[in-house]
Amino acid sequence: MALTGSGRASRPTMEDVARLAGVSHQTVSRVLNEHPNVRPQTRENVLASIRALGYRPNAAARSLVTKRTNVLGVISFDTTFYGPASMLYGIEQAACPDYFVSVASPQAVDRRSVLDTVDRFLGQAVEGIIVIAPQVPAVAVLSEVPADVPLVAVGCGTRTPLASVAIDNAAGALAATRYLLDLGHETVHHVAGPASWLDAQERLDGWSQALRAAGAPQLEPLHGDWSARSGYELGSQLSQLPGVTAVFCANDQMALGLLRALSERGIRVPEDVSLVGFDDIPESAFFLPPLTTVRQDFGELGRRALRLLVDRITSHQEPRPGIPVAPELIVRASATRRGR
Amino acid sequence: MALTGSGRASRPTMEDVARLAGVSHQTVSRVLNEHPNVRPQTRENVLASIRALGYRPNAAARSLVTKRTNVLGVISFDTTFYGPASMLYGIEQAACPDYFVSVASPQAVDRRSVLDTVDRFLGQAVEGIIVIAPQVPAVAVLSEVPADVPLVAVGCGTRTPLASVAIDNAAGALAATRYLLDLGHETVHHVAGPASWLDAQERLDGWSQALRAAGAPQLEPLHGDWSARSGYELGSQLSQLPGVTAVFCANDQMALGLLRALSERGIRVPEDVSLVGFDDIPESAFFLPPLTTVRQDFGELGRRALRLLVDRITSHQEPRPGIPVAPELIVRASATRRGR
DNA sequence: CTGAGGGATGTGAGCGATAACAGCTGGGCC
DNA sequence: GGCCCAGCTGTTATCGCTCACATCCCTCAG
Repeated sequence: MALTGSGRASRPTMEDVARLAGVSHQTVSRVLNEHPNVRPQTRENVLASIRALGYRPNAAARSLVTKRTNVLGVISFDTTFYGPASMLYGIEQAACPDYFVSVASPQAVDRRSVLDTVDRFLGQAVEGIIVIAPQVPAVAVLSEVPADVPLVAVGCGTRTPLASVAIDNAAGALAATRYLLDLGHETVHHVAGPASWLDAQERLDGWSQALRAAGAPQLEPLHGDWSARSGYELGSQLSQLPGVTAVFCANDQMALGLLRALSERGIRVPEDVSLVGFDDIPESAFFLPPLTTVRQDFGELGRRALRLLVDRITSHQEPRPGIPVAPELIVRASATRRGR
Repeated sequence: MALTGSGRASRPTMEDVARLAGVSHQTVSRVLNEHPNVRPQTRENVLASIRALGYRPNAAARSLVTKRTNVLGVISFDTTFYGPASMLYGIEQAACPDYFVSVASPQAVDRRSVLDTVDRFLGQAVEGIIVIAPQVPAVAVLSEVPADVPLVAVGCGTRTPLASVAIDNAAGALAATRYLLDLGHETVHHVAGPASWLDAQERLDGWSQALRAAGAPQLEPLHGDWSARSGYELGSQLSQLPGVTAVFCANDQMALGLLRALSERGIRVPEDVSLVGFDDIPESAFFLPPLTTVRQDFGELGRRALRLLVDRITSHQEPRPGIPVAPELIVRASATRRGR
């Protein structure tokens, strides 16, 4: 492979290649675009000249005339979390080599920041945008984006009018809660995520639905902010309450915090309290005890989002209703039969 | 704010704006580029026409003539890990709004994949590239990239000839190890990262250096793969060894695995074994017990890398030797005085 | 009153590709 | 032998912008 410079110093142009190969620039263009009607010998000559000069087509010139950039934009709000990071990774994997992926993380989730970011992307002429937007306000704003901008939301719940890809949060939460109820627990407490997050809302709904279906006592959920710290704080509160035997946490990090809060007070998991998390981050199999949790495949979510977006771009399709990805309950040691 | 479509259907051009404003296209260009010599009244007219038509400059046409794209490329290998994800986030934060950030994750770290990715980026005419490349082979390959491509490596150790930004792994490891020795431990075992990773090598060196300096018995390190699982497996091995009282883990995930392995065998941390990790991931304060670890500020690393790259792009500077970022020892409960 | 000078604006060329069309070849068929 | 058509190649226009230069007009000094 011959890499050549970024070319501050006059990169060779198609014309240069043509001259060296003794053909016209158009023939070079044909070779590059794999046009059928080029004599094999000519094609070879051209390819040789391209290699000799280290020629690389100018993307700007090409997209000026084709009106295509092969760039997609991804808007995310905090890619340091495992979920968004994994989705981004999945998107990127699926995009390569057809598309480039440009990322942007607005500082805030307010209307202005989101629209500015979309605007920035449109200025760069991205062909489509994926928004990793689990927060309610972020999703709401997206309806203001003109309909002719191919747009897909991912991980934003299943109740949005947008083209979207999501996991079935409610089903996962329901399964987790029912699992605990089936183990003989009278009811299940819930440490929820922030109320402004769709995932949090849907998981809360699933939990509440499971309690209702089983005729179990309804409880007030506690709201954390997804962090282990908030799980720790809420765990301290929970541990004061009488009769807590089972807790469903809306994510694994909060479950970790809870684990520590309970442990500090001498409450054993799972002997005294059973605990189930959500996400199945890679670490949760190594918590003390290993965490029973609901696995969601973030990477797959990202890949699906990308496919959906590409479909919309290439076929100008209307958004098909996204089929929610079913999450899977991973049983480990952190939950057991009541009163074991 | 008026968002207008991506414009499959003929977007307005500079000429259209000019006609509406009753000026020439060049005057519109002047307004857009904030050229000083435009009459305020004219500028207002032009801006009004721009808004009225929802005009947005065509990035391809502009960069065709300016030879600038405002796009930077970031190559990373697995952005699902906390470290790379945080660096990417830092880079993106610092890049906005001057540059767009395009990401690519080669499937493998071999020579071919890396150079292909660089090539793809150059094809897109990125103005510079940041490589999040902690592995030895990835860094080695980068020397093959032509020198006129602005390139910065981040988190790739401090001993590379490339323009780079890195934390002082050795100093961090040394501090961690010395801390354990100062607590009265005779020697310190080490669970290292994969030998092919520069960070792993440097942390190992720091550890070994600390042992030497203290006249403590030298030991063979155990090599994991950064995952909690490998920490667990190596922890099982370690727990069979006699006389282990202190362990320094090359990252927090492996420390978590170790924690579980020891706990399963009834070995208490810190009473029986003291443990120190590396990275300070957000969860480590909530491990059981909370993990003493070496904090590195990944976000800051990313921001510095970006600044370095932009310096190189704008001033054509030769790479200055990157000043390593000093890591900080965060003392928590997982390590105590020997024989407490 | 005149001409130099500078601010405001317009004109034309060209960036490097693709697309549409035109032209040149050679083989098959009548 | 002539004609047609298909395969290959070249010519020209065009995408939407910036840059260099030309032009206009107004002010102010001599």
